[in-house]
Amino acid sequence: MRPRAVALVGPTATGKSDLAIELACRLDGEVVNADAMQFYRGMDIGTAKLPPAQRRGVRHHLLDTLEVTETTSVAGYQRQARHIMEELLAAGRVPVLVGGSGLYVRAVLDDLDFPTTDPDVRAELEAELAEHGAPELYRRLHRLDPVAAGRIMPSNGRRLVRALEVIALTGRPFSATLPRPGPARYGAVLIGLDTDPAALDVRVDARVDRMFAAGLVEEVRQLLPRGLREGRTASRALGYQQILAALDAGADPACAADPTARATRRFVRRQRTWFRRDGRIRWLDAHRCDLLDAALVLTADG
RNA sequence: AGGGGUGUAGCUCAACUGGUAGAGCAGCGGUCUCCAAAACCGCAGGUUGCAGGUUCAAGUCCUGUCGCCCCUG
Repeated sequence: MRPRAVALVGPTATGKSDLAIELACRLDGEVVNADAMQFYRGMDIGTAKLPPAQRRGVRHHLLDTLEVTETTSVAGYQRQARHIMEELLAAGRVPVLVGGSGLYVRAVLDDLDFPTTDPDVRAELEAELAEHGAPELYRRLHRLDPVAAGRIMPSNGRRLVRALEVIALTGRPFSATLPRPGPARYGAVLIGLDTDPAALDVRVDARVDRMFAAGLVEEVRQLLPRGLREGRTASRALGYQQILAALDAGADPACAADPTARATRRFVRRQRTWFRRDGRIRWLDAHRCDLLDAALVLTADG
């Protein structure tokens, strides 16, 4: 019995992309990317994007959709991803949603509704944040929307700006809170891939080394004229961020491998805390040798 | 060998003329409705190289000792 849809989540470097291909092959499916950094064209090595030659003919969606100068948008992604999911389902194909960006996965599978945004309003609030600091914005939010203020850390400028933006634009309170996970859209079965933390750290280190050996520094250099440094999101991607910092400091960019590995290990921790509390996810150890079969079993009784 | 400097948390460094040690980063845990590989929060961590001495009180002063750095030969 085939599932309607599958979502493959979990920390980075657990082998999600490979398993996704195998699942797609077996289920007559196609892959839908849910990894915020793999949207960027030209960011291939550092985001561990599977080269087309290794996709075994499986169609991939929502890779390479942005230039490095563009900023990602969850709302925009949600619209596109859902559209693709629905088209695949209508065509009798099984969408395999894969990615480690938790918010993006939930944007597709949960009932999240993102209030509108406006670059000018946001720019104004950001300028205010830079000038007066977060406490000032927090006081205002507390006055306009005590409920939202109670849920946002007074020091988190980023979220304060967003809350005030929504209030300014909609005139309504921003009491938005992440909904408790309910039944996933599209009847999606959620599978999580993870493994022993120490073992995954080793995999992360090895993968970072491979990326540098494969020319990550050169990739960054090629992206510079395309505006990588100006990219708000892209310039912060793991590896790219550290190499840019090394170049700015006049240091040997190869030395960025160490900080990159460290930052990636920390990222893995944060991904775990994000996915861990989603009770819908059925976890599999990334190292088990019957991984594909185990995953197929899970999709079957979903 | 002589002269100078230095030794404080895993790392880089703070601590006014003596008043029983702080921060950043790393580590561990957590939060999350449009930058999310982001942003933010909490916790833990040091018999101040070692041994003596002066003092009510020593990271801080004195002596010795060990390690490291620089200069001279």
